[in-house]
Amino acid sequence: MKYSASKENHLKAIFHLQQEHGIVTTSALAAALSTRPASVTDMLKKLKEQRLLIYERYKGFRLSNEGRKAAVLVIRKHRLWEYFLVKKLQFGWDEVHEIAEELEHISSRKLIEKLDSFLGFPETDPHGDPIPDSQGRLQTRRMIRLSELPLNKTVLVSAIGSQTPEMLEMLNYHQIRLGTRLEVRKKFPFDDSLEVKVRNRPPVTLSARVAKNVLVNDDEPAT
Amino acid sequence: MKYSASKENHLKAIFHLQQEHGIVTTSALAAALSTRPASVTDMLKKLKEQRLLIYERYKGFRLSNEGRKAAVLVIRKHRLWEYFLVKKLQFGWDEVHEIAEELEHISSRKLIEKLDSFLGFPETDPHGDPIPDSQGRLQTRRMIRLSELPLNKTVLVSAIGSQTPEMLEMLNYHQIRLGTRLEVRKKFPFDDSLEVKVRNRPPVTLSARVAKNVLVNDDEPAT
DNA sequence: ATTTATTTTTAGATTTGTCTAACATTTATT
DNA sequence: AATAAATGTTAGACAAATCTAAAAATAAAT
Repeated sequence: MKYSASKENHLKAIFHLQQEHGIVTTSALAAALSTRPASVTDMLKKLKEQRLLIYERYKGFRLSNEGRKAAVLVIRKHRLWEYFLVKKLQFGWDEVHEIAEELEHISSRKLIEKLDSFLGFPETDPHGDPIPDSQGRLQTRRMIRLSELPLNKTVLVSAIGSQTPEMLEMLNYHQIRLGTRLEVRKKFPFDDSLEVKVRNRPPVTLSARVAKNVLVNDDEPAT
Repeated sequence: MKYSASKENHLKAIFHLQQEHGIVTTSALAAALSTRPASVTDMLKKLKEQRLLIYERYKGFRLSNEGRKAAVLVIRKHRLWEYFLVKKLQFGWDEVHEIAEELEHISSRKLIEKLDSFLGFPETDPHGDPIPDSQGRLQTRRMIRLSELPLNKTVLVSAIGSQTPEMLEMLNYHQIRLGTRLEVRKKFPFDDSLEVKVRNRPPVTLSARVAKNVLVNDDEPAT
């Protein structure tokens, strides 16, 4: 089945929101897509028609099996292209999101399988997010937000939650990237900012907003 | 400037038709795009609005400078992606056209320049067509159709005119590809078919239709 | 040079995806 | 429980890209 770019964007966004909140609301989706609630409702009807969505009006919604499959495929394409852009074309990890937003809608199945093979079947994209395999299996990993990490516990950065270029550029500036080993030295309850220490470098202070979007795991080497 | 996929397709098709006939007609363009003359007229108005086209109603049309620049950029993107698909992803040269038709509409300028560099600045695509450089310069080469080649003159296949998968698959079957050295042994005036000889292989007969679409040049090695 | 045929354009409709403004429903507040 | 606030949906409009059918302009044929 082939879906329009707009439909794919909706499916993908629903999938991501679902991961966090289980059920998705019209306005949350509208916010995620920078569109209007009315437009979302219109699209929901079409997705329901095509049986990609479990949806009853005024009651929130979630993806059907079909819908989840389609969403995961889009995510697979997005992350493979990001990997390609960073590892083969030498883009910075903070520059690739927008381009991958376009590339993810290229439809050829064969293209994706060959790209995957060309890239050596990578397991995560340049932001540390896992790449679904060709069967749509998406491995989940136990990670916590940096903001929730106890003091003085050493961990590795394993994914970045929100991928605005601004935030990625900022992390880049502080030399915090995937696989960086760090620990939290101090928490400031006033504004929930925290001081982070990376080996051999002066400590840096991160806002609560940033700390919530840096995901870390328990000391196993990042692939 | 960024144009819709449909506009880019129109510009590209006009460019190709112009190469052959100088001036382009509504119905020729409609045929080339598998659309209707009425739809073409609609689009022509928009392209004229944007100053991409020199056009007065009922009088045929051709690209403006702006329009030619835009068309050449699309062609550049198309051919670079084709090269990528064949040389990096191991697609057969007869499978890539459709996929490249989608990829050519990805808009990032930086992506194309980096792709070009990654590929080593190739000069021709897998069908032997020249790839415009980043300034939009398109080198033209003196080639003739196989159908017009005198008997017993040895030449190299340097481009394929029409790229229907069917024809490419057929040439593939006869092991005729870019750079293949061959000569015409015999011409049959009855149906204008001709017998072609490749070194170390039994002669094959090609129809006039095919021979018109195989372009050859004068014995210089194809890059 | 008329008439006929072909080509091109216009007029009006359709589809997809979006919007605003008004209305409906649900949730929160007193 | 009644009312207010927030959230969600419908109705109607619009832009882009296409279509069919009818009209207009050009080209071809007698």
